[in-house]
Amino acid sequence: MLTEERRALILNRLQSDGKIVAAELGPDLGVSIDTIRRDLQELANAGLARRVHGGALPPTSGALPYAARRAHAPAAKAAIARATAKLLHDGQVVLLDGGTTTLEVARHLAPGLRATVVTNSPEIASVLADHSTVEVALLGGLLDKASRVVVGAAIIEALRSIRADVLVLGICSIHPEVGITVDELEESYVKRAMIANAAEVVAVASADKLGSAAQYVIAPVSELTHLVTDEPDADMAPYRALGVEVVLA
Amino acid sequence: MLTEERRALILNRLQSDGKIVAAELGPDLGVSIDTIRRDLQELANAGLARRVHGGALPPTSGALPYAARRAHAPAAKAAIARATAKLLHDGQVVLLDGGTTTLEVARHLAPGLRATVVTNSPEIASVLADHSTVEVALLGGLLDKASRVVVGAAIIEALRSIRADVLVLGICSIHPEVGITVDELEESYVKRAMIANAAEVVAVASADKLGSAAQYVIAPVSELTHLVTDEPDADMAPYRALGVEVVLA
DNA sequence: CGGCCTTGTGCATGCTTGTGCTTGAATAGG
DNA sequence: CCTATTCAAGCACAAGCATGCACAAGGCCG
Repeated sequence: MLTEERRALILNRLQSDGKIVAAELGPDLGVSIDTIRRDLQELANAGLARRVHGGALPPTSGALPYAARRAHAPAAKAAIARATAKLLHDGQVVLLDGGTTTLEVARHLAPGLRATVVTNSPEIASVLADHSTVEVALLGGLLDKASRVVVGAAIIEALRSIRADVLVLGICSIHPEVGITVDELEESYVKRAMIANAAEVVAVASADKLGSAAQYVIAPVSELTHLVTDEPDADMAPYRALGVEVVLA
Repeated sequence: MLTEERRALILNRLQSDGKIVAAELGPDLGVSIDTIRRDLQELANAGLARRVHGGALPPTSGALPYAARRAHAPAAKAAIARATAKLLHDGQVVLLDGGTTTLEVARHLAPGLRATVVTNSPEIASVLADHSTVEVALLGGLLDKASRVVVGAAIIEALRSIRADVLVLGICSIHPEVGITVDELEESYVKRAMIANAAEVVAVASADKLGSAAQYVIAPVSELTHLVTDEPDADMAPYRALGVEVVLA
């Protein structure tokens, strides 16, 4: 069996089982456990798996319950949110995507900002109801309970009539070659429609999202105008090479 | 089973049961109680659970703002909400108006209720995202910051395409002769459109709303099919005379 | 063809992590 | 105040890990 072939099999198995246990996969594929470990290491580097003690799990934290994602790396998210808020100006129409990091962006908007915020997240709308100067518009449709954003045909239709100056896009997984990906189909439609209707696209991604990939591709990285992240030492050159302005929080 | 996997299971269980008892979870997952304890410790460190003697509880739900209004007569609102929830059944399309009392209704929906809830309140949508069996649809439009509901032309248009089995209507002021009134124009349009598109109309009103009137008239009391309230000794005869079924919480 | 390099693999080596057990302290409830 | 749980800390063992090394297979170039 060829190496690449074996790795493809591991990925298949990861997707069907939802997990990989290194010890039981070795004998199964006829190689030593060390080789499996090296494979998992490679797949983790490519963002296709998340390495844990004893094996590997799917790369996205999207499968986790909502509360878990919200509590994940709160300091990093706040820093990213502050940096992102500085990119928004008076008079703009801001399309604010749902997600735990973008929720922080909503919390950190400049107090006197006079902008119109359009969002698909009920929680962001709740937060911005306390902001005295921004206009808030909520996009309607079906609520996806896992990601807590509005999806479905209605919102795609509603997005058609909106031309936003800037989109703040929450990122599940981003990879220089694969592009921006999510692990749910409906969400991918919504994010794609948002990108299509915004002049600038600012992606917010905590460091653990960088270099990972999920099932559904939304767009290539080159569609972004800005990428706000908190990784101090990651190699951001591949993103810059694609024309993205990288902002370190 | 991988460690991370086990912790995810514990989180799921915490969310579904509302609590974790360490002693009964150990044998269930096939590990010792010490391991469960360590897991709970980790989850508590991550802010995903609150450690208590004997197990764990969900982390303190973030106290949302405008607690002032919500703190107003909470016991009465909860009682009204429970009584209202009993009027809703599987298979119905429920139009759930925004408001502090209707928010309590959302909180008190029967856990296994299989209904579709359509709402104009982002906060109600947030609450129902945690309900496992109801479908949630959010009506889009401009957000009114004072009342925290969606208003405007867009929602009136969206309501046109909805035929609800039952509307749960939040009441600001209700008077047997003047009818149902609110003090904001935009809100009145929305409530009127909701009433027009629902087969049954259940109004929820704490006792202090009874017999008062505000600036903008929405509809006569006779449009209601039910009125849920908590006043034990008020004279409800005028409402009954208008064909409204009065439910005392 | 032969030498050399690269690549992939398996194995041996300490080292780290996760787990169960024991012990003594802390806590809840009568 | 007393008793039964529950907890925290420490210990020991097993599983998992990174690292370095050796060997085999294949490719490249002179």
